[in-house]
Amino acid sequence: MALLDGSVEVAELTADLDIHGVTTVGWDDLPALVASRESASSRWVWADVRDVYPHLLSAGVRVQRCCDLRLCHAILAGSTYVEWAMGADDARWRQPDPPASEDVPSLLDLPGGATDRSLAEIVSEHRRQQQAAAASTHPERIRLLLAAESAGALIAAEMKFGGLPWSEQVHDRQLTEVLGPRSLPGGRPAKLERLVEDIREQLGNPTINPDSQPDLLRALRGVGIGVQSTRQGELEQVQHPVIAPLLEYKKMNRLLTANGWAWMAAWVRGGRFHPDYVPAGVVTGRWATRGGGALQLPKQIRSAVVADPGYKLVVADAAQLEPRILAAMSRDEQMARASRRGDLYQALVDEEIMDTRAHAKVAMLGALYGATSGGGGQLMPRLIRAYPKATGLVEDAARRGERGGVVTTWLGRSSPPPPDVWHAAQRRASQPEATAAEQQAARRQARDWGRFTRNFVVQGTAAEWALCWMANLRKLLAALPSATTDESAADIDQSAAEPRAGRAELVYFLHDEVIVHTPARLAGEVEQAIRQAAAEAGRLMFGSFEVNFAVEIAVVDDYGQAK
DNA sequence: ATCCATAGCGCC
DNA sequence: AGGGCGCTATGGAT
Repeated sequence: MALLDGSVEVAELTADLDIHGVTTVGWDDLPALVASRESASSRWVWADVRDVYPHLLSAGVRVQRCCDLRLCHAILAGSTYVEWAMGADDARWRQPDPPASEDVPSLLDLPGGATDRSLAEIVSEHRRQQQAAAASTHPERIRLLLAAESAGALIAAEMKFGGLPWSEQVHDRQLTEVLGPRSLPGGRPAKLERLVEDIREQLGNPTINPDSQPDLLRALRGVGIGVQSTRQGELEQVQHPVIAPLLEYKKMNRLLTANGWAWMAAWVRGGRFHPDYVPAGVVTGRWATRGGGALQLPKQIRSAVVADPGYKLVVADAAQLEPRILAAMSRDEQMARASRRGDLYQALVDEEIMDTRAHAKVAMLGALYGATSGGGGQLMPRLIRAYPKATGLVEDAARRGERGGVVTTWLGRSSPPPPDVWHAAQRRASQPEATAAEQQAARRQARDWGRFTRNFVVQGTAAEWALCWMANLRKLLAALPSATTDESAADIDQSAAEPRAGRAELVYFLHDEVIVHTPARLAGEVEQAIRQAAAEAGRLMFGSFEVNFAVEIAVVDDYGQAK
C-alpha cells in the first residue's frame, strides 16, 4: 500500500512480489476496501502503521497481519545477521519520529501526517527487505522478528484506540483522599498546602518553595542539615523535624504532578486512558511511550483501572522473564532445568548454590545488569560455577561492548555502536602521553558500555519474546467467540468507549505484563490463551530447547487487586 | 517566549 | 557502585 495525496494506492503482490493489480482509492473509501480484501492470507505492506491504521480503526476495520516497512527497515539496517546492503536510499526510511502532537489525543486521528511514498518505492523496499532477510545468517529468526515487530505496531495502535478502562471517579476519589480537596488552579490541594506551611515553619523560612531544589538545599543547610542533595534516600538518613513533612510532601507532589487531575484531563476520555505507545521506542526494542506515561503507571493509582460492568481484567505477568530468556538463548541446560521447576531464584537455594533466595536474586540481577561489586559481585563466582553457559553469554556481551563492538539479540536486533566521542576517549587514553585521569575515564566508559551491551542482549531478547507472546495472544483472542448474544446490540453499542463490545481485548502492555479486558464469562478462556501464547512464543523463538516461561495470572475487577 | 539540561522519582 | 526508559518542575541560556 502506498500513500499519496488525498488517496491511497493499493497493490496486490504475487508470491514473488510482482505487482499483480493496483487500485486507487480515497481515504474515505479505504476502510471498506481493506475490509473487503482482508483475509487470513493477507499481509498488508505499509510504510508506517501510524499513518494508516488509526484511520482504519476509527472506521471500525481491523487487519490481521501487516509489514511495517519503517520498523522493519530499522531492524534490518542495523542487524549483524544481515549483510545484504539495504540500498542507497536508506535515509528515506530512516526518518525521525514526528514531534508529539500538541493537542489531546483524539479518537479520530486523521491521516494528516501520512508519508508520501510512491507505490514503486514501497514495493521495491519490501522486496529489498525480503531479500535481506532471506540472505541473512538467520533467515527464520529475522523473519520472525519482522513479523513480531509489525504485529506489535498493530497492537500499539489498537491499544491506543481502544484505551485502558479507567475510572475517573475512583481516580478522583484517590487523589482527594491522599492530597485533600482540589484547590483553584494555581493553588495546592489542601493537605499539600498544610505540609508546605509545616516545612516552612520547621525551616524558619516563610517563603521557601520545596519544589526548588537549590533553594531547598540552601534552606536545609541553614538549619544544620548537611545533605548533598534533596533526594529521598539521602533525606531519610537525617534526624530532623522537617524531614517527615518534606518526604511526605515530595511523595504527594509527585502524585499530583505526574498523575493528578491535570493528567486525567489530558489523557482520560470517556472512561478510557489513551496513551501513545511507541513500539521499538527503546534501543533494545522495548516499547516506549510519548505522552501519558503509560509505562510508568504508579502502583498507587492502578486501582483506577476498572473493568466495565460484566467484564474482568485478566492481568498476566511473565515471571522472572529475563533470566528465563538468558537460559534459553545461552542453551544452558542447568538453568533451563531450574526454569522448569518454577522459581528460578529458589532453585539456586535448593541446589545449595546460594544460601537465601534474596542472595540468589541479587546475584542473578547482578549478572544481567553488570554488578561489579556489592552483593551481586560477591556472589558471582557461585553463579558462574552453577550456570557457566548463561553467565558466559552475558560476560561475552560485556567484553564485546567494552571493546566498542556490537551485540545482537536472539532474533537479530543489534545494539548501536558506541558514539564517536566514546572511541575518541579510548584512542586518547591509549596514547603514551595520556594522563592517568584520561585513562581512568576511558576505562570507566568502556565498562559502562559493556554493561549496556550485557543488558542489551537479554533485555532485547526479552522484548522479542514479549512481542511474540502478544502477537500470539492477539490471534487467539480474535478467535474467541463474542460474549454478546444479541448481535444487533453489539452493532449499536459500538461507541468509542466500547470499540468491540462483547470481545476480549488486549488493553495494556508493560514490558513483561499484559492486561486483557474481557467479558467475565470468557475470563477462563482468556487465561488459557495467555498461557498458550506464552508457551508458543518460547517454541517459536527457541524451538525444542525447553525453558519454561512461567506466567502469573490474576483475574480481577481492578488492576490494583493484581500482584 | 522557547529550548535544553538536570534532579528526582515513577515503572520494568 | 547495575541496565533500559518517561515525565515534571526548575533554572539557566538563547
